[in-house]
Amino acid sequence: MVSVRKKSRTLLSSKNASVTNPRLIVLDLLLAQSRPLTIEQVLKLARGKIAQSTLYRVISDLKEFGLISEFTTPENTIVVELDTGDGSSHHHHLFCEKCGSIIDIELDAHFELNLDNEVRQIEQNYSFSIHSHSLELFGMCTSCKDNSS
Amino acid sequence: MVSVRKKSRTLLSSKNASVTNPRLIVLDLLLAQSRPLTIEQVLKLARGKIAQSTLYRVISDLKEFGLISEFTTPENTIVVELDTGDGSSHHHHLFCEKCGSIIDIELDAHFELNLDNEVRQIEQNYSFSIHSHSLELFGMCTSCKDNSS
DNA sequence: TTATAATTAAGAATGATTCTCATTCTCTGC
DNA sequence: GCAGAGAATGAGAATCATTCTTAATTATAA
Repeated sequence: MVSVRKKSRTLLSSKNASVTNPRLIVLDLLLAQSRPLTIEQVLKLARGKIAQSTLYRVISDLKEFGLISEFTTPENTIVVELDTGDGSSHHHHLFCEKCGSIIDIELDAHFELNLDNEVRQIEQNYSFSIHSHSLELFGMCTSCKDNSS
Repeated sequence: MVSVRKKSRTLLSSKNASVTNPRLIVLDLLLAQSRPLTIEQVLKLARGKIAQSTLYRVISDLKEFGLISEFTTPENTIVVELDTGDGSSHHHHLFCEKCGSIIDIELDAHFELNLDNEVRQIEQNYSFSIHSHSLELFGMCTSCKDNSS
């Protein structure tokens, strides 16, 4: 088992990006937590080891390197997640509207084919070139369901 | 053909909301344009007839009345659109990544069934209660395609 | 028409994000 | 391993969108 830190170094090197502490810290966190994190969460988890202004710049750099990606929750909070490009990058999100947790999901392969066909159809109907899509699902997670009963 | 202004009045009355100028202006715009608009666009189209602070409050009021809904573009811009509740409210969005235009789309009914099944399946697999979903498509619109050739 | 309550406008306050620039660190070539 | 050049960082200032405050205006219902 390779250490998280070593993985982070490799990720940066593979993009010819210089290996600096703030970048390593952010990647380490995303690797260790293996879930999408908000800016606020990253900042808190970094425990003062990164300046806020640096965090914003590091995130934008890592995005440019193609190491992470960013999206927005229904509450308009920005969330970052690792984008390792190992094929697991095509996934979708499940949002708990009560506690705000976000879960990465995979669609059934057969359904993903259906979806591609529909996308092809929409390209025709609206004369648009579509290069990517995202399915977002909203609801309530198990623990929130349990606590509200 | 009923005038846009009259429709706006009816919408507000139907929610027992008081009928004021700023609210009418925003509804008029959304009715006339029949497309999602960003806050900035609404402000510009209102040509100084609404104070910026009022616009934010009006939007939040109209949302509470259930007359409009809000979502975020891939560039993290907030967009509002009419939510007339006539059944046409279930639709999805197509984003042009070049010019930023947004198009409402309907999915093929048959595919929408497939989608519902998949959602049911995901509820099982992740033990989540899902109550709504949204499919977002990203690409380039015709005019941007033409201009870039 | 008038009284009451709701709504508005303007600007001040807030909070998140971006910018600036002096200092520090990383990488390359020796 | 070390020096120099260029890249990256940290701290705080600046900016931008959004929210709040308050006095004045407007809508509603008697």
